[in-house]
Amino acid sequence: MPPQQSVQEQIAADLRHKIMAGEYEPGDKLPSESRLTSQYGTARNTVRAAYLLLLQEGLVESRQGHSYSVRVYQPLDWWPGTFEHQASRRDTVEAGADAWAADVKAQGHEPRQEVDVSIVVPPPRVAAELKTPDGELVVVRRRRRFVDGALVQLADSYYPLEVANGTPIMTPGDVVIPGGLMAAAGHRQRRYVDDIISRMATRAEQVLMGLGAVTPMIEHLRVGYNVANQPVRVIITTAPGDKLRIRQEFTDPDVTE
Amino acid sequence: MPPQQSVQEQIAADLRHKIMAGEYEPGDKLPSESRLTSQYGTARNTVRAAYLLLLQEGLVESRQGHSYSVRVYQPLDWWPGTFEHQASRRDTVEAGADAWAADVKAQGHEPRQEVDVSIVVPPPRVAAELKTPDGELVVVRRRRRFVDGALVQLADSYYPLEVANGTPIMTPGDVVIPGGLMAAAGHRQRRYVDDIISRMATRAEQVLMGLGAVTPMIEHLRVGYNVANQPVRVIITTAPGDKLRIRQEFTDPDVTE
DNA sequence: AAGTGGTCTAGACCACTAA
DNA sequence: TAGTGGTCTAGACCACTTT
Repeated sequence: MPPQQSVQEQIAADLRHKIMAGEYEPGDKLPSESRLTSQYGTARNTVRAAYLLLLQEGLVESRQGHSYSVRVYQPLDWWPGTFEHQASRRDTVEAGADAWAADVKAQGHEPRQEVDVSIVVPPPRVAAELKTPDGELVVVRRRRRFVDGALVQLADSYYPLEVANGTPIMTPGDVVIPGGLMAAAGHRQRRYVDDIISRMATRAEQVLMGLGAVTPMIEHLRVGYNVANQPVRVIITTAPGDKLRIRQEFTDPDVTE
Repeated sequence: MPPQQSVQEQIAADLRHKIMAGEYEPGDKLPSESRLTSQYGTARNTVRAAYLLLLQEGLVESRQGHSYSVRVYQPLDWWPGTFEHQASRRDTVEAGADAWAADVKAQGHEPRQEVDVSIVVPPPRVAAELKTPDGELVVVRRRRRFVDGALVQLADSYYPLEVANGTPIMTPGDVVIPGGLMAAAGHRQRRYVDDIISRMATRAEQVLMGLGAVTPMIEHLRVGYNVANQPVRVIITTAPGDKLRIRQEFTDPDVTE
C-alpha cells in the first residue's frame, strides 16, 4: 500500500491532475477556497495548504481579491552574446540599438531601459572576480529592463575605477555607443567566464519586481578579461525564471563539412 | 509612512536580518516555533507563516523532528562542454572517465551514475526539436547522477531511432566510450543550440530527488546538429539550483593579442 | 519521554476586486 | 456589496528525532 496521503496532498493532487489534463488551461480561473472547502468537507486552511503546494510548484498563482489561476509561462529569449554570436547576429540588429532591445522587438514586444551609474563598494563576489583591493570602490552601471511596461530583468555591470574613469561608461541614461562601451573605453575583451545559477527571489527582488512569493530567479554572471587576461568587467543579469530563457548557439570551428 | 507590516512579516524580517548579519550562520539551528510563539506573543500559526516566507526565499530549511536551520549553498560546478572547451580541458580528464565524473572528482567529491536506455514516445518539446514524425518513437538514455551518494542531477539524452539503432548508444549501464557516444555512432556534431531556464521543482522531482517543497531547478536543454544541420540529439539536464552551477568559458578566436 | 515540525479544525476580521 | 484571497487565533493530534 502506498503511504497514506494527507488531505491537503489529495486536494492538491486532484487539482494538479486536472491542470495537467488540460481541464484548466493556462490563465484559467480555479475553484475558490470556499467552494473546495465545502466540496471536500474540510477546514478552509486545509484547502489553502493544498493551493500553497501548487503555488510552490509554480503551477498556480494567486492575488488578493482575484481567484487562483493557472500560471502562464511566456519567457522571452535572451542571447548573452558571445564574440562569434554577436558577429552572426549583427545584421539583424538595427543600427544604434542595443542587442537586448533589438531581441525584444524581434519577439514582438516593447523594450525600455532605465540606466544609472554610481560608484559603490563592490559586493564580495564582484570584488573577488575583479581582484579589487580592500576598500577600493568600483563603478556600477545598473540597467533596469522593462518589457511592455513591466520590469523583467536587472543587468548590473561592474567596472574597476581605472577602466571606467573618463570614458562613456560613466554616462548615465540609455546611451547607445556603436561597437559597445568597452570598446569605446579602449578595453578589448578576449575571454568571458560565465556562471549561471537558479535561486529563489530575495525579499528585495520580490518588492522591486512585484513578484509573488514563490518565484525562482535565473542569474547569469559574466566576467570579461582583456587581452592581458585581466578582469575588466563583471555583468550580473537577473530575471524571474518564467520571464527569461537564456539561449546560446555554438558552431564547431574545426568542422567545415 | 510605509505600509503597515503584518506580524508574520515582522517576525520574518527579524529572522532575516539576524541571518544576514551573521548572527546565525549557514547550517545553524534557528529558534523553535514554540520559542518564537511565546517570544512574540502570537499564535503558533503566525510564527509558522513567518518561517514559511523564509522557506520560500530559500534562506531556511526545515525537516520534521529537526529545528529550522539556515540553508547551506554548496553548488557543484558543471561545464556543459563545448567543442573548443572540451579540447582545452581534455588533458585534465582521466582516460576512460566521462567528463562529468572527472569534474566532480576534481571538486573533491565522489561521482556515480546509473544509466538506462529505453524507447519511448518523445515529450512534445523533444519531438519538436528532433522533428520526429507523429507517432514515431525515440531512444532515450537516462542518466541519474549521484554525488557522495545523493541524487543531484538528471541527464536525459534523446536520439532519433535511425541515429541510435545498432550503435553503442543502445548499451545500458555506465559505459565509457573514448571520443563519445555520438562519434561512435558515426554522427559528428557541428552545432549546438542551448536553452537554460529556471523553474520550480515538479511534485515528481520533489519525490524522486528528496527535495523540500520550495526548490528552484535549473534546466539545460541542448540540441545537437550534424554536419548536414539535422538534429541528432537532445540532452535535457536538470538539477536543484543549490546543487548545480553552470559554468562556461569563451575565448575570442579573432584576438591573438 | 520530551521536543521538534507537520497536519487539521473552526472560527474571526481584514484588504482587495468586481459586479 | 458580495466574493475573493490574506492574516490571525487557540486550540488538537500526529510523525519524527533526540535525549
